[in-house]
Amino acid sequence: VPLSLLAQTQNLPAPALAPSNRYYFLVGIALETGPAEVIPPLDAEEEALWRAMARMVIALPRILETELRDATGLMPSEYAVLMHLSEQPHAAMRMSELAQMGTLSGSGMTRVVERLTRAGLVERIKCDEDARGQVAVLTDRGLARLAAAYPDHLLGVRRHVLDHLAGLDIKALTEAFGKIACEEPLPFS
Amino acid sequence: VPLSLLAQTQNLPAPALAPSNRYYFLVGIALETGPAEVIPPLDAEEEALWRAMARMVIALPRILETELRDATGLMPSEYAVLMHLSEQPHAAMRMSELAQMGTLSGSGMTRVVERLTRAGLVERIKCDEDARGQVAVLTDRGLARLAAAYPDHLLGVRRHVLDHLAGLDIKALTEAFGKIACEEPLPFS
DNA sequence: GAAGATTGAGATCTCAATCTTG
DNA sequence: CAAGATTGAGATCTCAATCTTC
Repeated sequence: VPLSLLAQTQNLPAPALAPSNRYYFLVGIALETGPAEVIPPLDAEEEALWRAMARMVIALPRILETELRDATGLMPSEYAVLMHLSEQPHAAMRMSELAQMGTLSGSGMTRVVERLTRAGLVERIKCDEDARGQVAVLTDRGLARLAAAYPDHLLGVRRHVLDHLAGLDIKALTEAFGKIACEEPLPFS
Repeated sequence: VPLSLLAQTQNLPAPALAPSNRYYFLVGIALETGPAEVIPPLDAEEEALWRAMARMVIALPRILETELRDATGLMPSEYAVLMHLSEQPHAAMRMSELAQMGTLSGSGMTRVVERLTRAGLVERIKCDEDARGQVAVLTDRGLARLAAAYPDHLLGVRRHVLDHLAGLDIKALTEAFGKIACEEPLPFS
């Protein structure tokens, strides 16, 4: 690793980089690295895009989670379960189906549904066809809770996301996001 | 809450929704809700966009984290610290500066830097100017570790993200992501 | 034996409280 | 007393092991 060691910042152990040697290991290639690169480094536009996107991907879930929690007392994973159930014909889903919606592992889903059951928003019943299975069913209170939370969430999605994407090619963007997320199965599953 | 209660799926307690009444509380408005809506619901294109984006925002960090961990043994938060340090003139930053980069809370940063220090990738030294402060400095081993991890990470970013965004308006997209992430300060800080 | 679901153990992260210094 | 940083407590989530049923 051919690196110039230089300026001590305080008055101590080997700092690693000279003031003028700036490295961009997340997005760009080190400016003064010697060895030939196999992977093409990012150009300036790509670097700016990825920096913005990396920040967005971290910030957005936090912003929405905080708002959702403050406004409704629900966690995103809980909201997602209620929502997915509400979209099913009988407001019912197997635990494994729920987990396969992609937001949670199997054991994580067990615990979320357990919380929701304790809160009376969901009921767990044995599956008729397969005695191994459990079916989660949305209760009236669960649906009411979802309906009450929905306007806040919709407002957040509009204000924080969609308003900023106005003017872009929505269909192309949708397709691109789909490829980023779906190309490979999620880590667990 | 004017909702038709219908079909029992198994043979049990009140399921909440009729098979034909599908609700979309994450992205669209319930199809058959009565009361006038204040917030405009999402149209079909917006709904598809948000569904894809919500999935992407969840999946992408997991994909990159899994790859990074398998390839290098580093967590994303650890990689971020090494990277941010490497980009500073003397490879040194105050704990609070590090935390303000947006990825972690103050206490979270304390713990990440503690891990990195134990691993010999970072050193913690007292701040000259302000005896309350701590300065984290990248070590040679830390820089070497970052340099070794970088190609894998770059490859992942290219393959999983940038390749799929080719053809879109990069500058507009960068600006949009910036607005989504930066508009308001992050939850903590 | 494999699949559906749950439980135990371990990791990471945030919030609130604490300690130290300006 | 405010700010920088750390520590204690609590929450959520994943992985691996377990239990039940096909």
